[in-house]
Amino acid sequence: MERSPGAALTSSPEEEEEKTADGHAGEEAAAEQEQEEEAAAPVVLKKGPWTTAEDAMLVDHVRRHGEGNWNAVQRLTGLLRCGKSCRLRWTNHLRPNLKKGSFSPDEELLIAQLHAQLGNKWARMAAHLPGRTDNEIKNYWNTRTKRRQRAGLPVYPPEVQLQLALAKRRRYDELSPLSGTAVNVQGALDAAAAAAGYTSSRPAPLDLARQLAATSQTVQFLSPTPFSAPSSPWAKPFARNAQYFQLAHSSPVSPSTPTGPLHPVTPDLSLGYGVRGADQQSRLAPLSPSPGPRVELPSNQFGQAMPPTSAAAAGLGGGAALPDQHQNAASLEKMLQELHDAIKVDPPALAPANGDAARPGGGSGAVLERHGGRGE
DNA sequence: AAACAGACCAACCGCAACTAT
DNA sequence: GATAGTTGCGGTTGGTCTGTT
Repeated sequence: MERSPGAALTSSPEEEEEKTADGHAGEEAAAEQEQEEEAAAPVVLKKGPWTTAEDAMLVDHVRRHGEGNWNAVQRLTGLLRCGKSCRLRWTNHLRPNLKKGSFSPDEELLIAQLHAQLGNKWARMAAHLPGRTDNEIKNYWNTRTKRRQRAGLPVYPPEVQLQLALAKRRRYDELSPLSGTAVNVQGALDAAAAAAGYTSSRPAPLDLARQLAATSQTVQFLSPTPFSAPSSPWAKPFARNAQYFQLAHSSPVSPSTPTGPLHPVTPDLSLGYGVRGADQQSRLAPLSPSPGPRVELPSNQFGQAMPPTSAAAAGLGGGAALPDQHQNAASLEKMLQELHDAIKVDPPALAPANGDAARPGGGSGAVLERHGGRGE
């Protein structure tokens, strides 16, 4: 956190500066008078939406004194707003280089990835999205999640679900040297399929690898420099008012499920990920770390293919086969195999130690997570 | 055109961490 | 070490906008 040293200092030096910084004698007098009045009667601070005049006062204050010491704003400018309100207004609306408008597909993908990795750590997520605020990201995620959950759709895109599963598997491998010794392959696959929401009547997810590769484009997952990721056609159907998953699923990965912060995904996970068209995306079941009830999905789920024209129109690239699709098919098939293994093992030792697991419905993992979480 | 529902957004609140005294 | 003040974070709420019936 970028806490400025000495932020908690008293404001007296600044008040002195304020008195000599400009020629706003009237304002100073007013401020002083308000100070005196404050001693006599508590100032009633204003709430609600900010006016342009208030914004101007705050901007002017920051220009002269810099960010921080927000509680001094009311003292120095006479602005009838508490420090918290000033800080919020500045960080969310007034500070320079803020990016306004809806999220780009790249940003939406990144948010999903970051959320999968960090959980509801909006401020940390915002650090990866220049010009975006934690509040903005939070609002976006909450509304989007609410919408998808209401529709019974998985919260995370397939790419992110895959990454979660692989990361879990990787983590497990680190902890258990025996984990690599798969015994019953068929049983493992069945378990994986079940965990992923597949049933025996549905195609094995391994088949998906080939389908994935057919329209694959590489997305580097959680790259150290997030914006280096190529433009993601994936996120397109993720955008507002788009139908991204066509079919409902019973066990969406909730952002506030007891899974808590998901297992860290290491930056070296630079596997090429197939970015699929909506038809293919709909075939991937969510990989909930704590799988919900198993539900038979409609059989047409695997038969519906988005027409190439539709895919192309949606920016999905589904209409054109890429030259490296065979290579991608191989790597993706391997990846899917890993996925199966990952799902099949879910060691209790991997349960978050911060108590999130004991909070069904989640919502406020913040308290426990925050312990030791500061100063990053 | 009116009513309604859902989406979106800004702002508030409570809590916890951090720093200075 | 205790305390007070400040800051930041995450959850929640309420108002407004927009699309649908």
